[in-house]
Amino acid sequence: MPVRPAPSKARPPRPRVRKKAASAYHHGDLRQALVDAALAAIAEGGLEGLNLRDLARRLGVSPAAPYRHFADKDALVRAVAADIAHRYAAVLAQAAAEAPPDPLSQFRATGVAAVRFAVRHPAHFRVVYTPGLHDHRGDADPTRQALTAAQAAGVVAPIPVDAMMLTAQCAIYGLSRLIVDGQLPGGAVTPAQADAMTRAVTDVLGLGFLPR
Amino acid sequence: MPVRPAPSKARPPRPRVRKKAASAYHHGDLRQALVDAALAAIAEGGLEGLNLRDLARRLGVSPAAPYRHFADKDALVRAVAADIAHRYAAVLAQAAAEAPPDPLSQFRATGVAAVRFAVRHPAHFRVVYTPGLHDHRGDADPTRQALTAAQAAGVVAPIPVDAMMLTAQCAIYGLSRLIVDGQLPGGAVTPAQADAMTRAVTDVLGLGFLPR
DNA sequence: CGGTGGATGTGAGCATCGATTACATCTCTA
DNA sequence: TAGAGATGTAATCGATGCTCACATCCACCG
Repeated sequence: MPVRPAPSKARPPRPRVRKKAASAYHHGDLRQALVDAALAAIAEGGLEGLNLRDLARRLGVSPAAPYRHFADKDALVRAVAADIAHRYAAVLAQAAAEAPPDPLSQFRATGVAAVRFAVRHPAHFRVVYTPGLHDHRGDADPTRQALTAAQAAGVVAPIPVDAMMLTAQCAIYGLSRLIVDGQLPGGAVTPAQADAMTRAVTDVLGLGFLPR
Repeated sequence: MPVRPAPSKARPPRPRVRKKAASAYHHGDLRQALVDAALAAIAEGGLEGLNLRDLARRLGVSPAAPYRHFADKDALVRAVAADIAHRYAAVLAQAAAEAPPDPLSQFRATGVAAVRFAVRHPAHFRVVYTPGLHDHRGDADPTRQALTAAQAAGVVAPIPVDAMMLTAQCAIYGLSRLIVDGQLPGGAVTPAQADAMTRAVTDVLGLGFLPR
């Protein structure tokens, strides 16, 4: 019964009081509004809890309206996933840019940034790594190049770069996921705890990376 | 229409030709059959693709029948998750039992076993680590004790045990998830490739763990 | 040996959700 | 200013989770 008051409403001139959008169409910009609403809904209830009817309801629009902008639910999800992936990549890039250029600093900075993102936006983090929504092959190429150079200079142990990259990636991703999925002792993880754990992990990795 | 031939069947003496179960009730053991069928269905279509009606259909039973054995779908999922977690734990335990008792061998053996399980049963692996279905806090206590002992004997670097445990756990879990979620270059991962990657990761970790 | 009760399964049905279709309405532009 | 295309609506379908009243079957007890 919370669907709609009455199926036969005399239909007044349509109380569309949407915000901005000077040249507003019917809604303003339903497509972007849907993406934003989906972003919020995912943050609250996860990707599984997302449903188009609720989104439409929140935006004061009929359940069929979203289909004017997205072929189906999956298309919306993909758009939202792309949006999230973009933000995630930006966060990592900025962290790398602000850190010293040596490989170990880069590793640690991007690792800390990744884990922080996971702690702050768990549901969004999960979306970024949901199979089929995004490809992460070759994400860390800059770090790889820096690492190869450092190895040539003897600053880093002569282990295969592939192995080092893989290990670092696995450790950081594993830590993020363990936090996001609540599989670590102590239940919920505070940002400070997350930082400490990231530091511990990167320290141990660093020991393996240093020349002996 | 593949549900049932006709809604008004004269109902012959009920063609229940179920397998074993000498003192068979109506079905035999619908509860266990549901768990088994769910196991198979999850392996095929993942946890999201699981639905009770299909399970009932496969077992030749009405859609309401499962509710005689499980309060709701979630209860079934929890039972299946417990079953999977049990198998997973058994695999890890056996791998540890068959490996040499030193901490590094134990790490590698359980790591290899975990990654192999992930490669072989990706959907089941995902279920094991689905939030809310199972708790993994304190899973690796035996390894922790071995590690502490080894450290006292000077076989392992004097890094905080917590940090080493965490790093190893993160790396192995991260590798498993990256494989399961198809986020590694080259798409699908063969068991041989998985073993090689696990070896690479544990090697790098081992370097960090060895005393200098 | 027969009846009774609890466990098990059925059939019908409700609500929600994704998706499609025919139709209405609005905005822009020629 | 009138048509065309973009945008939104109403109605509806099929799948799914879940509930309820009823049927059926087995075990046990007098």
